[in-house]
Amino acid sequence: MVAARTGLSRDVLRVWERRYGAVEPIRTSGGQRRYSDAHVERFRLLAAAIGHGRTIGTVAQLGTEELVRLVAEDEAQRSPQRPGGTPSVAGVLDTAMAAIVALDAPALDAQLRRAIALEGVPWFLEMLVPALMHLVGDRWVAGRLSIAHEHLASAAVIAIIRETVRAVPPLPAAPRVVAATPSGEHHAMGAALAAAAASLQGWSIVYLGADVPHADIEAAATATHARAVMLSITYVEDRARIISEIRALRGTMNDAVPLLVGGAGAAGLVAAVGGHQITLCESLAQLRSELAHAGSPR
Amino acid sequence: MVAARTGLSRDVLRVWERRYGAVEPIRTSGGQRRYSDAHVERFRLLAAAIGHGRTIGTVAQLGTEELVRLVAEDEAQRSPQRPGGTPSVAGVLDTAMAAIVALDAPALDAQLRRAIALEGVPWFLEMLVPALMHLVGDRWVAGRLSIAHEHLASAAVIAIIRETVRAVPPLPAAPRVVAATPSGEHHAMGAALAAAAASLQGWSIVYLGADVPHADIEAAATATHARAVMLSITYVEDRARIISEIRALRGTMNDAVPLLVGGAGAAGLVAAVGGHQITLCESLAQLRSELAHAGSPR
DNA sequence: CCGCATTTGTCAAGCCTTTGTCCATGTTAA
DNA sequence: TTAACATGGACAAAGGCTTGACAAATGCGG
Repeated sequence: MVAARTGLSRDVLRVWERRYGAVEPIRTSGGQRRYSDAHVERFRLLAAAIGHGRTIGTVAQLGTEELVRLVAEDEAQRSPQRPGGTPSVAGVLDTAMAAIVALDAPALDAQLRRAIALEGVPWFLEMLVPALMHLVGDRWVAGRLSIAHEHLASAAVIAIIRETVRAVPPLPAAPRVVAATPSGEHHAMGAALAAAAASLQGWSIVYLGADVPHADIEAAATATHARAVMLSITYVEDRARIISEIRALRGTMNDAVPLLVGGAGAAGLVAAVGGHQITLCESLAQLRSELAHAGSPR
Repeated sequence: MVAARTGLSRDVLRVWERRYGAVEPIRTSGGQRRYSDAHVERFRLLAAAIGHGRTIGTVAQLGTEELVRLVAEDEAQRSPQRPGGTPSVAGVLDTAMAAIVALDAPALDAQLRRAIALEGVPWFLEMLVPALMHLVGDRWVAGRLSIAHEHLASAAVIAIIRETVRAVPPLPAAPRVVAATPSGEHHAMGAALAAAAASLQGWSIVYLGADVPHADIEAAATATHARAVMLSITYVEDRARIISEIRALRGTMNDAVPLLVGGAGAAGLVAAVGGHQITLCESLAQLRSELAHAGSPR
């Protein structure tokens, strides 16, 4: 009795066959239908598709594989809330801050790893890390956290980001991108974030870290045939120096390679530097879009 | 019923077509509209554009590509809710299947790692893995994939899941849970999935793998003071044997420790085994809820 | 701020299509 | 023989189609 196994009535089974050719059951010598497991599976899929708002007329003729995909898609969209509980920035922030305050590096590491596993890297990069570092910065300004706390948090975040990048293998024939912070800028976080975002887009990353002289950045870009260079500027101590570093880098680098500059301190700088092939990226989203441009004309 | 898939009312769909020519659906011989995926996508874009403050009159006639750009721009300006674009099961499925068909293990591994990083582990466990294994199973039944393809896929998925579990450190003072497959059941995937789900809930995992005699499961549970035991039954070859294994395990194990049984083949078995402290878990969501119960009264 | 026109979402009425169910009659399996 | 199945036809409920109207929201000139 296939009806019981699919939740459909016998009549429906037969009328789907007669009217839409949805299945072709094997017949006994006497002419009776014998449904195989594949048939039953197909009926289940059809029933599921209808449950998701499709009509039998539109799905009956589809191949079984197409059906699988269709149903998977519908299911993915039906549950816009992610599986598995609370995707709350606030909750993670609280526990992470507690670990930072206690200077408990292993606990912080555990919390962040858990969060990244639950929510995915993009969420981590674009929602959690900015919120967390912002919070830490605020408390530091207010004198409620020492610079040690800030360094502990940065170190943990950067370590996790770097590790994540290494765990995501680049796509075959991936273009390379150099990520660094120019000489005079010691905050590596922005470069690590940019590297991770690029990595998720399929780029192969050449990560140089913080405080890199322009000549070395240029050398790395040339040696690796990089298709783009990303610079992160967080806090500008010596404005003139950074500007001259960027100018020098742009001047010596291959003109075809775009220079993408981002970070909290980048806004004013890029305008001051001027010149072609220098793009200000005000968000990771924009960085992604610029990378998509730079990477596509292979 | 496209309404449900786009969040727009039927009337709106039709009036946009009538008044602005926003789409041109294909008609059945009977004159009814049949919207393609492209149409649905377009409606989604239009809805998104309106959500960002545009009016239908200004966007209805735009080409789909322009719409994409427009919506992307609008979204970039607004603080992005969930960064990173569309979480599409279908896209990953396609590329992953291509790798499986080609028996290209490194490529499959890369694709899956990328997906898990982008979307998070819960999505991977509950949306992608079921859809992928389902698809593989279908093609195998249809004779278009060999058992080697199926093993390649399982091995890659299990390896990634196991690795992920190890990368998520358990919470301090986390209760332990044993994950295994009873003697006679060689498919480890279900146990790995369950282990990963438990791990994300903060449990400390004792993973024994597949085909474990009941005495050994009991010994592991006792030695580690496990707070719960999870069994996965995928495909039952020797029904009587599995039943006796589960009975024996339940009989020798500490009565206070719940036995959680899940997997495609578990449905009938649990009823047949009977007894207290044996719970059938029909989904990972239910498993999570049972675990939350078992873990809370610490 | 007010009156007026335009835009846009919703609703209604009458007719048509799709789809699940039922029936009458004959056939097969145990 | 009896229960289950097959076939083709019939039918009614659900839902779709079109045209037209209406009202809330928005924009504009005064």
